[in-house]
Amino acid sequence: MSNTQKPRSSNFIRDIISADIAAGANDGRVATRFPPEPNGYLHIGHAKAICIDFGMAQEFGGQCHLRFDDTNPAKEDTEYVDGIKRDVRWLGFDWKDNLFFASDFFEQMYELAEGLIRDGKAYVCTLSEDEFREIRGTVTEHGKESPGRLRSTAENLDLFRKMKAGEFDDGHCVLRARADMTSANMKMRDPPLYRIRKQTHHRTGDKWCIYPMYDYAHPLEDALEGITHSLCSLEFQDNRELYDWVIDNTAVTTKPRQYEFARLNLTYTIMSKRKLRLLVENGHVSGWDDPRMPTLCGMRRLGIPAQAIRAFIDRIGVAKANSVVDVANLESTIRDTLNTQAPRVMAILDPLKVIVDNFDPDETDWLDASYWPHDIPKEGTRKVPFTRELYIERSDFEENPPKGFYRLSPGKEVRLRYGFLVKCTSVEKDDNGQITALHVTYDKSSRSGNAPDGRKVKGTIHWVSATEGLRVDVNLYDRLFGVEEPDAGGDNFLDHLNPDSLKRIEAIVEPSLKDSPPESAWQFERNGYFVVDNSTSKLTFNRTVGLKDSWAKKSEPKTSATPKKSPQPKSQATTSDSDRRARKRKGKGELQAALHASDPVLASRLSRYVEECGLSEKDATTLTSNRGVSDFFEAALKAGGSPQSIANWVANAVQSVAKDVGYDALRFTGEDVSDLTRLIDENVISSKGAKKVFAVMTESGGNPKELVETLGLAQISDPAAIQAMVDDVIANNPQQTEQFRAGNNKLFGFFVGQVIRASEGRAEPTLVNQILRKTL
RNA sequence: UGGGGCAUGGUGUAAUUGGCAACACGUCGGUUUCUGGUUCCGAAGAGUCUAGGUUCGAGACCUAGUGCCCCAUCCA
Repeated sequence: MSNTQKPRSSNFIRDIISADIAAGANDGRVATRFPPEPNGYLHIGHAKAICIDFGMAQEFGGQCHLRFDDTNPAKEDTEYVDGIKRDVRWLGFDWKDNLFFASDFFEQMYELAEGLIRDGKAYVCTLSEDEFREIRGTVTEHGKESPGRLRSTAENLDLFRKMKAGEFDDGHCVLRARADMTSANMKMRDPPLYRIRKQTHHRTGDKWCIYPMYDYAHPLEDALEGITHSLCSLEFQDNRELYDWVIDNTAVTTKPRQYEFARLNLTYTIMSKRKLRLLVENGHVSGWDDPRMPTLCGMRRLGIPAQAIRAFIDRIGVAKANSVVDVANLESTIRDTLNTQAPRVMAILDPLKVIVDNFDPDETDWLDASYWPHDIPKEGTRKVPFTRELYIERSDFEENPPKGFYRLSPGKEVRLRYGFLVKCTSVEKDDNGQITALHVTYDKSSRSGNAPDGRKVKGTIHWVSATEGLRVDVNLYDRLFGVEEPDAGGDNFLDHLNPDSLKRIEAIVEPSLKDSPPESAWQFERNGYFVVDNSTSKLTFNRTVGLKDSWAKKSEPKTSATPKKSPQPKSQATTSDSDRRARKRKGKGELQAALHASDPVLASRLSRYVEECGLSEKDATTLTSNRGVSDFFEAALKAGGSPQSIANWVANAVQSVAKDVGYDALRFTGEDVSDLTRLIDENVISSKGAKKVFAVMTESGGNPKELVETLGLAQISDPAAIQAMVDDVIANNPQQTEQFRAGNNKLFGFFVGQVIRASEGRAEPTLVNQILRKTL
């Protein structure tokens, strides 16, 4: 799998893992996990997670565990466990012997919880749900502490053991983490770790009556299994702080890390488990495996190859932005993989009878027909029977052909694929003027498709013998919803159901298809890809996806089957909306004004910076936005140098690193920055060189002047030396040089970059620009 | 009102970590073809949410703003 890798584009998770390996984290080991709760069926959204979890492990020579997160006995069932295993396997992934259940760890989790209590990190809270909700606070107000926090360790331990022993009813009490009721992160406000649930668990039976919560169980499962990278979706970002809390405060020895990526959304599709369930329960579909469902078992019945799903997931990438992928993308990968995998056969979905007047009614001519077109390097043929009465597709005949129509019409000739050239001689109609049959004559000498006289026939159409053809059921599936984002409007998604998402028809197919096995995929030529349904004994074909049809697009562009998205202004709020927000929000600007009003020191510095140092009001405001920057700037100023230069460096570079570590933890002082700016202003180093020096100062501190020495970063301002580098770069990049001279001015930046890189950042940029412009 | 995230062609992702905004889907041409499929070639389409700033050079760094998503289940 790895040697066929195309130069694949990167993603942040891949970057993190390879950086970890490079740094020797976890001894270079990579372990991931796919952790479904066994309470429903897997859908294409899970396929993304599966491909990422298993794919990353595979790519880095690690392992991916399949783990059932069964911490809530009320919802879970073994039925789902089997379905999920089957689907993951079908998708093409193997967890080897790494099959786990959260319930495998209940005993250890319990022990660790007792440890937490002993360490004073957890307590039993007997507040009712409503009472706790009351004191928990809101997103904007701190919470208050539960009286349970005051209980002694011994008492907590005793209560917890009683919980375990079943001495309390459901909901009587709960074990909580002693975290932080004042945290801005609601997840950290003493979250429950264990609750009482007197229910039979699908694996542990009645052994337990307390069950761990997700936020407690999940990190422990990861740690206990030795997971290194715990990948999940975006909505768990707030939970990460708690995840780390659990890892740090329990006696586990490994430290798994959680990373979050965006879920998959698809146009014309809903992904919510709840809503999918509703479709099943209300009978809008036949079940979880209805081929219109985005479930893996549904997609499998629709005939989508697992390989196509994997290719699709690979194609859409991994990122943190919420987005909606166009299903056309999926359809493209389906056609792409089926193109080389599905043998070609002929089937008529909407029959129109054709009588070959000059063909012997008693004869059957068995013609050779290849299963594969010329461009697919596969062998194999079958025989198709040619008889006097045939069917062709109704849409392949036009009595009054529009321009560009090169199928059959009166007096015109077409090729019957793998058969003969035929010419339409007359049309039969019923009383309503409906065409009931066509009469044609065939050119006996054109057997297998070409006329000996070499005349060209543009049109080729497919056909099936009326007498030898097989009548089969065909399900013509279309997208379940008629709008791009059925999920957008909350619960009215049922209003958007596409009434034509399933058309059940009888079709006539060539007899070779008689014994085609369930799940075998075929291309019905000029129609689409079809799969033999695996749920009925009668031969039934499901349409997986149609072929691209550029004729349909050309001939009736207005009634296109795929509605176009109405161009919508992207994220434009209404004026009233933004007005309201503007009024409500107290911007940082206002907050700063308030700060200056309450801190006279900052206020006076601000005016001094403007008046004495000549800084812009904006710069001055930035440099007095808090005591941290301001004190730092003061110190730098005191050490001397150009106030504007220092201001620029403090406001940009210094602020950038201080944002991460804080002003107290900086490895350099204001004086150092003052020195650094002086080196720049005196042309000792280039600004690029200064950035290098600054990077080292940030990392390990040090005096700028000495660093310039030791790093050898003194600026090169000797025109001759720069000229040499310029000549070198031009010589080494003949192609770019040619392009630039041909007028691609954008390449100038490329050349500057090359020269500066060649000088390791030491060349004086203005000089480089001058010389480069002249030389080029 | 607090916190956590996100913002690049119509859509989904990239961008050597500050140096030619690229790839795929879709769209439109042409080519190939016994499938109006496939193949191949080509084109159009964004100057990176806005406004300032730093820099020789900003999609990337700084400041301020805007928009969207997530968080107050004893669900996961």
